[in-house]
Amino acid sequence: MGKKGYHHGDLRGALLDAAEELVRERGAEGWSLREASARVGVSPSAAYHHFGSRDALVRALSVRVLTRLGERMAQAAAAQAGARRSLMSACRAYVRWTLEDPAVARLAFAAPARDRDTAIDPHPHDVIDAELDRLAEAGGLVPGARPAAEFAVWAAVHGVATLLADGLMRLDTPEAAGEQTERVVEALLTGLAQEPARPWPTPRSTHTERRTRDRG
Amino acid sequence: MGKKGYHHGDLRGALLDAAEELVRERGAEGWSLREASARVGVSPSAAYHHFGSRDALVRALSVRVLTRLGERMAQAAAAQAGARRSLMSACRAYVRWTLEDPAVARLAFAAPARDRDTAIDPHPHDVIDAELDRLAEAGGLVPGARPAAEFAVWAAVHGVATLLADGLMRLDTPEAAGEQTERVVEALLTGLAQEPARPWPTPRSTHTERRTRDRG
DNA sequence: GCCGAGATCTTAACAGTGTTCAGATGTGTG
DNA sequence: CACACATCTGAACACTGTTAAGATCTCGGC
Repeated sequence: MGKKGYHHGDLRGALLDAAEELVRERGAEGWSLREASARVGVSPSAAYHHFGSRDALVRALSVRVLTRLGERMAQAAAAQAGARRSLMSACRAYVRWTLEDPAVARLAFAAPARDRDTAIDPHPHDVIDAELDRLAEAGGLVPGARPAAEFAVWAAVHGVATLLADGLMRLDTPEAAGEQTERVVEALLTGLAQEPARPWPTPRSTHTERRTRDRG
Repeated sequence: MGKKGYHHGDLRGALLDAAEELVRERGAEGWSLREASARVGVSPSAAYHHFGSRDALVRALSVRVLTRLGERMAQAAAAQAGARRSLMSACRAYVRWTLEDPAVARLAFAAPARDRDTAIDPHPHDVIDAELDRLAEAGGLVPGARPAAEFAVWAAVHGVATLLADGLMRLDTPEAAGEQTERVVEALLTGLAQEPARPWPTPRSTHTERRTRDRG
């Protein structure tokens, strides 16, 4: 996986770099495998020794950037003191990222998830999940609201993020986006705490399903 | 726009039909303009007399399906009595649709929004907006929470929808999706009502911006 | 009734795409 | 040093979006 030491050194990584650059320059779809190969200075077929197809390249890129996002979120959460504050910080990081890099975010979100998410570690969803656990343990979230929060918070944050990434919703400043996100999540948590603790079907994210299956 | 009475009658509509069919069969991206033309029994270049490019076809298809979604939502809302019930019904319709037709929904959501949204009438976002107005007038929403609700509800509903459409989140039944959506929106509204009525930057959706600009 | 004008579609071609495969080229191991 | 093998190249395939020039049909005005 690291340096290969052969002809190029790390062609796999270089191709991912070139692809990411192209996505940033021309949008999630306005680039070709041939272009990425040419930019690295290599023939198109060379890429096929590292990725089975163009789609596999996209999937690998998606894994890389979503992992980075997960790391950023975890880091943002760790930098804050209280459980509630660190959850909010993670959510803000999610939204801020898609706003800073909308094309890359679009590619990452749109990439087919099948057998991809297990390779993403830490997965953004898991970070939110862990922060919700912390919040629940700290008493900042009534136990009845915990299962609902997992679904609701992720959906809300992802909703804000995709609306902004797709250009359907516009905000004046990136800071405003973070602030809006925080208010939405806050409202959600207080609202959930208020509700009667009905049984919640707890939908699971696909990557969680897969991860637990692989472990068991 | 209607029947042309020429060679084909309504080639534009037929191409949109074929494209939509192909999207449904092979996913949002697994089809070509040439395939759609061939399915209609027409040469590829014929399509270029009705759409300036493949992208224009996609955009037009997106307009068509999002308009249908808006109509479905408005209809679902109208079928319910109370303001809160009708809002929930509209939100459920949004999510149910993306679950029934995930590939088409993905295409519609991902299509570039530039100069497209004004042609969508009723726009899904406007339907939610109108329902929130009704709810506010009926006293089911404290006035201070109204501006925040517009952003928050749309984000939450769109978040649930895209998570499901992209296969990131799975639910056992379509009904479960509607139920989850309703609970999230409900929690959101009660949470917003609880919060102090801070000034809310009120981000505007891009299509609302454009529409008001065109009117003024 | 017909005849030109213009919309509508076709044929042919272009550059560029993802993908495959036989072979050239370098690399580390026995 | 030579062999095995990972790595990359060159050429080709079918297919894509797109354009230009020309054939074909439809309709309004004489």
